Amino acid sequence: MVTLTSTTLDDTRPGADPVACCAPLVRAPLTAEAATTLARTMKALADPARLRLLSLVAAHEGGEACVCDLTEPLGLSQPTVSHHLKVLVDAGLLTREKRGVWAYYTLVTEAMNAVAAVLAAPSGRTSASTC
Amino acid sequence: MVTLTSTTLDDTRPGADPVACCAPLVRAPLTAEAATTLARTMKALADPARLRLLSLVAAHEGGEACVCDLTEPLGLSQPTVSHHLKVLVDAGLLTREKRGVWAYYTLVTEAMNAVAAVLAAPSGRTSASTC
DNA sequence: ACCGGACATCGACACCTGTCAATATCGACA
DNA sequence: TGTCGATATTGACAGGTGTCGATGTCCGGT
Repeated sequence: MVTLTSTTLDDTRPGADPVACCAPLVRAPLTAEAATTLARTMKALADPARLRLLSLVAAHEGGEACVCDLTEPLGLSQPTVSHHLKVLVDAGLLTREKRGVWAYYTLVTEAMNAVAAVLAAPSGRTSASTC
Repeated sequence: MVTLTSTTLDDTRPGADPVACCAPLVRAPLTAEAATTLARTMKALADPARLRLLSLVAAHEGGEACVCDLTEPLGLSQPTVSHHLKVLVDAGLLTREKRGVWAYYTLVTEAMNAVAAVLAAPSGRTSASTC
């Protein structure tokens, strides 16, 4: 539906195709549809608990973590953590793999990089050191 | 208050210091304070109208635009556009300069790059082409 | 087959947010 | 000084969102 060309992410899962590839918003004005799509992904990132979840999962041993690993460091109830994880999975920023009784979540690095690529200025011109 | 080290952005304006510099969230778990700060910036980006405003301003002639340039292409009322612009300015993503009767908004490229830097993975490991 | 534990879903609640019409503010110009 | 026009602010409303307790689901072990 959206005219965006997705990355090589598997967009078989509904809610995937988080952002456009190679279309930094500083280049040309976003269409209403593109803006809505991007905003959907940004909304998933616009919450302290979810940002911490992403970093907790990424920094966890093996790059994956189950709900029980995340509930305590966040200080939130288990249903709330499950809710946030579902939002992140629906946004294509995490993947969920059920092994036995546990559900292991992994960061989708390409999705994070794709979001970053849309926000960043295409070439140099950073004036301040972007590190 | 926050332990984040800001970029060379002018953080004299309240609401500046949008994100940490050189602290990608995939490295180490975010503290609650850092996550709250980052989320505040992400919330400003998590709206279709505001994303379009950023791209409209960036793509506009001279890299700046006044409210009257933005109201019509967005299809929103003037107060609503002013509201969104204020949110973006408070987040440090736009700057406002009043010249005569008009208010000109400009994109803060460093802030956008800083946000992108926090989200992106530090080194390679993109697997998919991030362009 | 039963039980226990890990996780997801549901229902409800308070709070936040995007939008607009109406109004206020403020600078330019006659 | 008074008017006009560009922008900001206010007030109000509908809809969305984060949170939790309670409950459901499903797997592994006894």
